[in-house]
Amino acid sequence: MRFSTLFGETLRQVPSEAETPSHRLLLRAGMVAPLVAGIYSHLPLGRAVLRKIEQVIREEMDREGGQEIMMPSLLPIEVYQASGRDQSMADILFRVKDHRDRDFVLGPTHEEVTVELFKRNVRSYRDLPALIYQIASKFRDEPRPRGGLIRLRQFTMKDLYSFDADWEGLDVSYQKMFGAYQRIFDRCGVPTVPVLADSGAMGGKDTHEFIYLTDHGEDSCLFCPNCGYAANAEVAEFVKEPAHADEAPKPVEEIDTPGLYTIAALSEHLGVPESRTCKAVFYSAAFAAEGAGSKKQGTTVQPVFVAIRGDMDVNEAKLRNVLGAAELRYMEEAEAMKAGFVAGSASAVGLGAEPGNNEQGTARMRVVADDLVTRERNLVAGANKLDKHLLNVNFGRDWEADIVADIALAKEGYRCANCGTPMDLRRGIEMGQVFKLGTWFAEAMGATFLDREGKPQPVVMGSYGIGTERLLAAVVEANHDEAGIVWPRSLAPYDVHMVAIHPDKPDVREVAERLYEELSDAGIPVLYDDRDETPGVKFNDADLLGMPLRVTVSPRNLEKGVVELKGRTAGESRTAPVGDAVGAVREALRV
RNA sequence: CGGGGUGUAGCUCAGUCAGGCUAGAGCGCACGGUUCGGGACCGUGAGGUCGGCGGUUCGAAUCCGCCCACCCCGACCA
Repeated sequence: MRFSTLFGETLRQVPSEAETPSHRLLLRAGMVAPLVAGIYSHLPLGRAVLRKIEQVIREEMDREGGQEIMMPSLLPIEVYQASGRDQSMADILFRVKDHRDRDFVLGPTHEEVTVELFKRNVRSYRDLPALIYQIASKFRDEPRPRGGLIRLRQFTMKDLYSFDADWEGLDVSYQKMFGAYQRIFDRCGVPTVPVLADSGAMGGKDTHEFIYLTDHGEDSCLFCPNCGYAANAEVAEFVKEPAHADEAPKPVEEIDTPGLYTIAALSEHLGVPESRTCKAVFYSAAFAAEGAGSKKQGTTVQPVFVAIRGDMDVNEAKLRNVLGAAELRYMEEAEAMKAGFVAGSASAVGLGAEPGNNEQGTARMRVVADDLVTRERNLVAGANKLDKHLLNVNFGRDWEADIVADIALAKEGYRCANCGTPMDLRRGIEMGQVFKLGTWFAEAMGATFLDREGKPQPVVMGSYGIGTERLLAAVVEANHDEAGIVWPRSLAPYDVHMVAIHPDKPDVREVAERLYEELSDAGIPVLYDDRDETPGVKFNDADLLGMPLRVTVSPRNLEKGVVELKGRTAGESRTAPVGDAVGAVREALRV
């Protein structure tokens, strides 16, 4: 490719919208172009890298028995009603109508469509396992697109779906994908670490996310430096150490606490550690009215009172799971007051037995307690009266809960549940997720096969996704320096970036043109900078674009009968005789 | 959806607080010339609904109101 004809231009100044390194570099290099928030065009260089990424993914999927298909993006809403996800994914779905006013959605993910394919094409256990995948556009009306290509509203995803006859088969499929994912990220030069993740309200079994660790990641994960335990903060477990569990219960005492509405203020005023207090947090939980598969779904909304030790925070993912709620929303103070709570002095004391009602009177409030706060004795808790708190509150004697479970958020330094070692908290970007769905979709959508006994059984599914643009962004995040991108050899759009200094001089032009032709004939992809630009501009663009090998043809070199070769990250360049240039390039690329 | 920020030339920004002539700079772009091994220089030129609508005023990029877009932090995800 001649640089002079390459579509797209490199930028000296970065558009102000870009903050993360990958976003800045991809824009500066002219690889992608924004259209609106979270929606980008791929220009030739960006497209070239994405094709290579897709090819790596394809090879690893095929190697594990995946078969590539292509499903539509435009899907009738009925398909999503069948699984109930027209409701549970309502916020994210892009909806469109055809000219007859029929509803469609732009596919956000394709479990439903694959189940339809399964139903049409699979009858017997003899057809299993089946692994099908596509690499295709997904559409999600994300609340907040972010970080350039990190979170998009239209993006490309490799999504593979596994169908197995039983859970043992699913374990095998899952392991295959797990291994394939490790190889894919490895080949793309993006270090990732698998972590335990949240399976959500859909009740799947195991799920792992592959996380690329970076400070501007959007996920928080906990890592045990001793035993290797690794988990998304959403699910991370830890050792809960009671601080006051051994004390004998003392009588409750009401005290005045004017103006003390936070745990920190309360703890300071009373001179007790925050672990001596019981914190109250309010949520509004939405529940699907019927099980999945029901065509007519509504949601019921219920206020939730959460009690947790004062020094800890609520893990909303855990809370949602123990409640079985579809959605969870933190209640603002005013809203909590409206729901009958005394914000700042609330507690579960006296709440447990009483059927509370919210404004709509739709549902009874539920009390959820963290399983540590219930073990502590003689805590300070709200009195449910303004400016009053209670001393020596004890679970069981003074208050009850509907649910006692682990709903606490793991933090830096908390002890590993496996081995007791203090854990590290790191931020990261989720590169992909592997997910044991189980029989959820099969049951919701009636996808069965006949087993050896001729009895219908629900098929056991898994789903496995990788976002390719996000992976591209991570490749750049993980492989760049001050000057620009440093492509891994496997993904570079071109192997060689040939710079002609003074292409107007006949001898330079002649040698450069001939070398361009010879390299191309030798099957080596070359980007040939034939532009009438100053050397500085060309060298800087070469660094920015990041091809593995730079070849310089210049008057200075030609005087000595050589061309110059320099690896993108090499400190020094070396020379090779003009006549031997192709061989030298081959040699340099072989490493 | 909550919090914060920004909208002026293709890009980066000044000008807005204290309203006042044909709205500026650098980069980029076009043409001519001189240069050119690490983002050169001179000259000429093109390029603007000052995010939009409404209001105040003799007069609005500037003041007021509403709306929109984009970015960042949260809730959500590949």
